[in-house]
Amino acid sequence: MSTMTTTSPQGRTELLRPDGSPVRVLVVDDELSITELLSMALRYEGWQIRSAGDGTGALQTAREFRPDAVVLDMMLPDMDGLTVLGRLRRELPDVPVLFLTAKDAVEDRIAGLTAGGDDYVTKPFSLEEVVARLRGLIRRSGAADRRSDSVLVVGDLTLDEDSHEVSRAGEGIHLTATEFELLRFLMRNPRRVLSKAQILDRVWSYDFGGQANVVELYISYLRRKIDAGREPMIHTRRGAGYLIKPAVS
Amino acid sequence: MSTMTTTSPQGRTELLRPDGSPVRVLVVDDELSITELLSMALRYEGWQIRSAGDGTGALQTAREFRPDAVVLDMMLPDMDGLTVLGRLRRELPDVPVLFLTAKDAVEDRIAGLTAGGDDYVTKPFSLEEVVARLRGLIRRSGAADRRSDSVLVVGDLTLDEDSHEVSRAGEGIHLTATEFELLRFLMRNPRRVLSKAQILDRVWSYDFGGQANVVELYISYLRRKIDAGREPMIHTRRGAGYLIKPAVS
DNA sequence: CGGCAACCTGTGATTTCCCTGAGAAACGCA
DNA sequence: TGCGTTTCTCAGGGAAATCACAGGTTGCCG
Repeated sequence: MSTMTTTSPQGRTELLRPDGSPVRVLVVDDELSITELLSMALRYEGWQIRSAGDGTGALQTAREFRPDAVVLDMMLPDMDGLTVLGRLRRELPDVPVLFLTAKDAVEDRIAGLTAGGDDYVTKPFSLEEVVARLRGLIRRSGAADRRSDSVLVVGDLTLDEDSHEVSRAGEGIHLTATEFELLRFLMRNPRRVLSKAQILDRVWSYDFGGQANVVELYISYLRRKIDAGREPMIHTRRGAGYLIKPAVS
Repeated sequence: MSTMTTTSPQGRTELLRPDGSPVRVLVVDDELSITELLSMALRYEGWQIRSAGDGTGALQTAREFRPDAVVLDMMLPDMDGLTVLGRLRRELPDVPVLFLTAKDAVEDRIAGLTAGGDDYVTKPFSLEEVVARLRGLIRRSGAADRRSDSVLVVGDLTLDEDSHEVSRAGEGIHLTATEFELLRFLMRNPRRVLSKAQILDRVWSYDFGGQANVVELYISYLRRKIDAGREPMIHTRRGAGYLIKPAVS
């Protein structure tokens, strides 16, 4: 299954299948709150979503829904994640799978699985992370030359989603994991005011219960690394949120 | 559900469904004064409104009314806002929801809500804010390429609701939150006299108890930023109110 | 032309929101 | 285990926004 991308007026790119229909994703998890959260977020990406609560349901849905990617929790009530994966593969040999695992799961079992081009995230995850990895999987499973989209550009600032490299005006910048995800979210929505609540919901894990001012703190970190001594690209809209835009404008 | 826009003779744009019928919005709040206030304001937008006072009523009404958007108070007598949301989602998976929350409500109760494209406003709100956010939700839930109407234009003055950017004759202008909302209200009603009472009811929170001359004050601020040294666009109709119109005409 | 009502705007008090330093806790890696 | 890095809390400082107040200005009417 190959994919293409289109760009909306705002510069936000969306994944589409070759025939122009939306990408299809199957979400499998036994916790209803998780499937709902993921379904909501992925639908907002413009994708078509189905969900299942156990292995049997997953296989059944997969057969008739024919998804382009699957999000699969390793812990299911009726069968082991590996069993589901095996049977899924018999039905849909080429569909990439994004595994959801508990943080303390045996890492090497997962590591073996991802060798086939699949990927995984640990619970609790951030939606940015899930969406980014899914986009990566879908892109790579399709036309190979689509890799170039993995680079986001705003003004003289670039961010590579594959290599995690960030540079401004050609100069490389080192970011921590959280800084990177925050910047990616901003750059995927350039010239658009994003509220602190939106940023928190998207960049931080769904179980984060801390102070909302972490967002301010990380914006401050980003500014120090990206805007330091240069024309600022990250702007505060007091009472509304933050936005990023090219320096010149 | 996709939507389209038309422009009325007054230059006022309205949201419509593809078949030309008005947008439908369900308002859910246990305080009658709030549902009445909102119903009145939203009907004035040309939308079709139903309201409910509790979760049970909301679900019942939603089933037969099939709204395009829902305004939902988090505090309901019979069930928790999140419970209502869950059941609502099972009935109408794609309907966007605008939550009403108390200002001092624990932040984590709204965590995750904006991730799916939903949004929220805190009580006490201004009607401009509710209407603007609802329009945004409805626009985005429909055809994705409808984003471009987020820009209001009157003469050489433009206001972008997404980026919160305002410019006159190409020159960027910085506005505070209140100035922005006031200008948006004026620009959404060009060439139309708006009384101070109307402006106060619309742009300021419904519990505002201050002096009515804040409107004069903020009009004065706006003039300083928008009309300064140029042909004025904001005009006073003594004894009646204010209006905005293109400079030339 | 005088007087009044409506409107404009300078000043400053108060509040709200945002930024950032310091340090504690958690994490990751050798 | 130990050490450097990263994440996050807390709190103080500071800037911006909001608004009340009051004196000045404008336009209207008799």
